[in-house]
Amino acid sequence: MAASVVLNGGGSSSRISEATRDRIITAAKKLNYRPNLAARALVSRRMNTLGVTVIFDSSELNFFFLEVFNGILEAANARGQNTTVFTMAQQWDFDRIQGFCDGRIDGMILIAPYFEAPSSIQAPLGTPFVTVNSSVSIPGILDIMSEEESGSHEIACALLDRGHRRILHMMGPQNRSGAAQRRAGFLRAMRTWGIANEEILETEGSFSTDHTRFLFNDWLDANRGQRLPDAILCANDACAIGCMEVLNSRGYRVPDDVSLCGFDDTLLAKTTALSSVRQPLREMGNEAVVQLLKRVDAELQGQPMGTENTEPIIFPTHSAVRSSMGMPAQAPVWIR
Amino acid sequence: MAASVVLNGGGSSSRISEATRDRIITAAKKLNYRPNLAARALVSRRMNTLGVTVIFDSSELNFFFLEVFNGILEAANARGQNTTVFTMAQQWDFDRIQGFCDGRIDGMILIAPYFEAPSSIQAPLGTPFVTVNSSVSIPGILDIMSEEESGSHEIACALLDRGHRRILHMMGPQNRSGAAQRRAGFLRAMRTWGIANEEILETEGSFSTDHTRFLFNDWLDANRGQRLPDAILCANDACAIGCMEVLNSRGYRVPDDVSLCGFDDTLLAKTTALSSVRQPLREMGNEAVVQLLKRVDAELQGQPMGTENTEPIIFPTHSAVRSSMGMPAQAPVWIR
DNA sequence: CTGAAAGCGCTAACAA
DNA sequence: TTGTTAGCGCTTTCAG
Repeated sequence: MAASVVLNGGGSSSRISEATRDRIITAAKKLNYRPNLAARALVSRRMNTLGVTVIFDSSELNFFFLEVFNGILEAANARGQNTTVFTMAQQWDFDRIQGFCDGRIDGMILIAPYFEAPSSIQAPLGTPFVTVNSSVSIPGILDIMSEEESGSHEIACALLDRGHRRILHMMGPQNRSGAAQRRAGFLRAMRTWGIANEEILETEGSFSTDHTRFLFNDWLDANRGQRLPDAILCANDACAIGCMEVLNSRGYRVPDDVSLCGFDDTLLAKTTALSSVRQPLREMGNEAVVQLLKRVDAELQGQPMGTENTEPIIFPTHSAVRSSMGMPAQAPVWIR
Repeated sequence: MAASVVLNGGGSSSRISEATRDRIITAAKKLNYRPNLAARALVSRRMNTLGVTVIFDSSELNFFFLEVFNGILEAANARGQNTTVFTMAQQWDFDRIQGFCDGRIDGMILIAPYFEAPSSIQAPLGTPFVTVNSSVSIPGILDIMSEEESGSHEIACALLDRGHRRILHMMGPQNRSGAAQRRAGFLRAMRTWGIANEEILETEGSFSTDHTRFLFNDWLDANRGQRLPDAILCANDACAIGCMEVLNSRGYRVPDDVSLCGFDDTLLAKTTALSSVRQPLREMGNEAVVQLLKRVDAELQGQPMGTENTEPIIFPTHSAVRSSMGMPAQAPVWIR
């Protein structure tokens, strides 16, 4: 029918006469016509929908994800794209992700995916992928990341600058995106300042507030009678909040007795005056959309530029020093 | 093809012989076959995708939405449904929302929609709708809400119980979902306790932290020389955070000089020890999915039960009193 | 048990 | 300027 042209297509508008055009439009209105996207997608091979896959731990709101997602929504919306969310329950399963590429999305963004063996996975054909803060670089897939190592280094130096020496790093899970980089930045700062290896304090932390609360309590119990660290550098903001709660409940004051730093500079950090390292998560979400659409368009025009040009895009980080960072305590504080 | 049956269809598995079945499966594997959802949806009229529409103010992370969305994701995922997010820039436009119902989703959830004239809008045919905290009841559409009026009443009573009398209500935008109910609950509590009308303090607030900061500063300036209220009851948590920042910056202490309450009991309230009223947002998100799918299934079986049975589902609220609520100040505190 | 054929709603190429 | 036709990838019905 000519109906297609007038109702949907951007086709040459001059093709149809005014008379029929009107006739069609009124008929459509009377019939309450709505174009069917599934049908259109079937032929045009374009859904105008982007996929986002994320590990979804339903127990706790994930600020990191939410902030990136906000950026994605913003950019996608501005370009007339929709966003559909796919969730993985516990761990990343590339096969399942590939199963999502069944014509309902034009491209996929993976948020902080963790894969052990980069060689075992391969970018699927036909559907472009982009990752944000991926644990490994995957052949053919562009990663968007930030300078986590140097951000961690920067905030550790801020602590050292103020005279802190006994700094405890509550490490994130070392197999998770970024945690290893944050640790590396911390260690580099400590070494630069000539802190002896045996003076460096590290313990297993977590990206979750609840879990950290548990782990940090244990650590304090295990170190009873020792001196409290001058400062604690946490895997992320949620972790820092957990530490803060434990410190408060044991009667220690932040920052008088101990300074505290988080990572990610989520809203949590701003509202609790927590020092943190800012990753421009929203901007990274924006960029993910921009890059992905570039690939989608290229793919559609038959130039699969997907596999080339996968140099990671790296955003800068900045430390935000707030009142949770003070000077070292004058008199020694003990763990009781 | 018989291929369809063995690869996709839940069709009778006995229909195809082992031999051909194997032959098809290996062929599919070699060809890297993936079923195309758009095509399948075209015939089955089922996308297994739910839509969520929300007003998206990109400037500030919306905790209310995020918590509901988390609930939606959780429930949808558990039922093999995907979720695609549609955003409205500034205000609700029902025509645009109807445009989203083009075969790409099976049903739609509207989060805190605001419509002036309920009569002017009509549930679209074919695509079931459910709203969460809608401003008005829309014929044919089920709303999921919570007892905001009584929650507000409850926390106001908690303040009055402790001896607070001069309570300021920072009202939310009265045209927005819930804000009017919160105000009504506050007023009912004040009247029940016999507070004279002219003693009741109310001023325009906002659901946004930034905007509240601005408005509250103005209010304080306008009331310089008067007594500071005993307590402030805010439109939501974000609003309360704004007030807290202003109070801190002016040298007032919470709760010694003034008690402070929020609404929604988001993570923000928990981490800042802010008293608040808990709406079970996550559960409400769950329920939205459950109800919506019920309607989708009914619709598919040709029993459009959408227009009947639209009694709203109302969740209970509970006040959470934390350290931001104290006793009234002993000596009068003045606004300076 | 298997193959052929029709059709979901749309677009695109071509013929009238 | 219009109408016709084929086909996107799939499911379903009906013959073989």
